[in-house]
Amino acid sequence: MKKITIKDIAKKAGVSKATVSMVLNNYDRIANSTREKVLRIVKEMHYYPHESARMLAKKKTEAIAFVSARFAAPFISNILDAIEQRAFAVNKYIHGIIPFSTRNEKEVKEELLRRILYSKKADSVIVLTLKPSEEIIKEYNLRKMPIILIENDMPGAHSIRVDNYKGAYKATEHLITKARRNICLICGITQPPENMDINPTAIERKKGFEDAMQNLNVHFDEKNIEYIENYTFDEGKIALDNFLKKNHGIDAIFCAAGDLVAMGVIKRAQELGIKIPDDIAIIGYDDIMAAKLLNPPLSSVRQPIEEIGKLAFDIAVDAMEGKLNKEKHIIIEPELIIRATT
Amino acid sequence: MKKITIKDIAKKAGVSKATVSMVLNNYDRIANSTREKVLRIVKEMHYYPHESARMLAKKKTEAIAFVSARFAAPFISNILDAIEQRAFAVNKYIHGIIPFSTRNEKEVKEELLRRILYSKKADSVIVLTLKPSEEIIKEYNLRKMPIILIENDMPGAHSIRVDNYKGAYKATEHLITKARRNICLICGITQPPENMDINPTAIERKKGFEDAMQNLNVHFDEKNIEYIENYTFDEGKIALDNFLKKNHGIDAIFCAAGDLVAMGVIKRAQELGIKIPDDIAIIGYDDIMAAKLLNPPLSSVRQPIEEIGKLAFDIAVDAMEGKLNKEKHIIIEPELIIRATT
DNA sequence: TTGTACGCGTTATCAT
DNA sequence: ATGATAACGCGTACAA
Repeated sequence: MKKITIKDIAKKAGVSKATVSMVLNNYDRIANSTREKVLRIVKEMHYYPHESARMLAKKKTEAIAFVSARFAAPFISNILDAIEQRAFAVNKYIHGIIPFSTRNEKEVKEELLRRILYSKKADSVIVLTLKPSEEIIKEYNLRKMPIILIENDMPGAHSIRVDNYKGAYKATEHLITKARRNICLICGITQPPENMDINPTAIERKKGFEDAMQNLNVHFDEKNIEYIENYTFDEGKIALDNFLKKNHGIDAIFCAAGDLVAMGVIKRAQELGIKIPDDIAIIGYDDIMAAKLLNPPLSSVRQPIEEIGKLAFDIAVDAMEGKLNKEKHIIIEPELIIRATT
Repeated sequence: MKKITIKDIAKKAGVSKATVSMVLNNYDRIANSTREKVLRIVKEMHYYPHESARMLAKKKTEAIAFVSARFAAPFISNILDAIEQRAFAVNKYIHGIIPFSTRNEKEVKEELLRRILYSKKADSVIVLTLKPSEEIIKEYNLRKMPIILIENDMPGAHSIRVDNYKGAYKATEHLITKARRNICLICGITQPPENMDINPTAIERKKGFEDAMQNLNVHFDEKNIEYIENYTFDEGKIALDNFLKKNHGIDAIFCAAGDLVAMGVIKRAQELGIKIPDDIAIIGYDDIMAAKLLNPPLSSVRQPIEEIGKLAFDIAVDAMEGKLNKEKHIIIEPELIIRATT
């Protein structure tokens, strides 16, 4: 079956292509009678403009690219969901948010960001957690393509971050006020190998932990820290075992590597008959949905996901509309959610 | 900064646009010397073909649309992830899987499916859980646009389903072999109001439950069933309360409405001092990640997500390449995962 | 309100 | 064998 084009509509309506186009783009210079006739025929014939042709002609895609490591991670898909929710709320860019994933490959990330830019796959891009190279940022700037970073902060890009330092500081402080004095930290690798992206998040949280400990005069050293790589449940179990091996009398763990890892710690603790929070207090990070459903419910540092998504979307839109005269760099405070594990 | 087009490359390389295009599309009619020269310049100048122009000229998008209710639901994003994983594995349609969400609105769904079809946003579409109208299927067939349904089965579309009937049957049977005789079912609404999509999944699971009960001569009636609407944790808590109100001596619950709801049941049971599985056995559905992390770990019916994703992708690709001479209708067996709650 | 050039690749046809 | 020329795909937007 032949595709129906604007030409078919024009012919059937007895007007020109231009008129049809103008009707469809809500120009006000069209007489109401013709407008109605055109719209009727458009409906009747199931005419939808060819999107590629439209983008080519308009030099716009009406799309926002969303780049992250993968689709399935809860934090990521929740951010994406929040962004889209905002889109529906303000009725802009509906179905115009295009998620891309890099599968954690640096090469894929760079290549993808270039393709989005040069192949014109979108009019702006929101990048979650991943950090683009400075070179890429330069290229985006040259082409005046807005780029919004979540969880990173670079000159040349807008940014939205939750204050990881403060989140970690608060969590640690909380443990100390609970009279814990032998506190351990689990966090992501702060010095990753060459081929991996660095993770500023882990570095900031570690700093927050260390500063809180120091400022409040609680002793700690390197054996109070375990680094994990993949943020998995099983790493949590192993981390606890490691702590117990090298460190006697620990009474609290701040799992800055996220709630899932914290869940592994809890699981292992229960297997070993360690009481939570009596023997060891635990606080996680992210406040994932499962956190409050656990037994006991997990204390955690909450990331304000809705707000992040809303801000990212709004900044993207404003930037595309040229309403932003200078770079936005927003920092949001995380919130401490205290439950039964501390 | 001006966009670099194929013309710029052609000029710089001293060849025609056509030649550049042919190089980029791996035609073999190009001498190696010119090919290399062109490729070098393409790299040097960061040239990437304008995607819209390309799609317009090729009459192809090289994209697969993925349509579901929302991005954030674990089951959904895991399926999406599995599809993309397959794409990377076979190195086809990389970054070419475009997720769209309908936010559970029937209107949005229909409109979206039409837009994908008529605006040529993709070359095939995979629809998860949602059921298109027959009218839409007809329109897809007319335009020879492949459509693959997951969790639904309609003539005119390819389909992949896990056997909900059998999954429910197995789960119920399992409870009966565990000597339970007062078994309750929690499932999605089987007779939804007009504006909502019907959910065949719920209907099939209910049937599986009922048949297992009947075939194995276990008494039950309507008060053994609770219907929930939104598949939330809290509905699980409420469902248990309702059962306890109207039904004395229940000793098992099959929560066909998913693990999250089952988690609510467990939570409420623990609040009430009910022992699991001693007093009441519980089995969920989906085997979400959290299921095995619970205390006690939850028995569940596992959906083979990886396999579903792989199949959906492969069918989409084969269909687009014209390798499918007839409709595929695949049914996969779910697997019973027995843990500590039964 | 219309005619038409334009956006940017692709591909069929033609030339060497 | 290689490569060039030109028509084409489908809307948009400006001059008339």
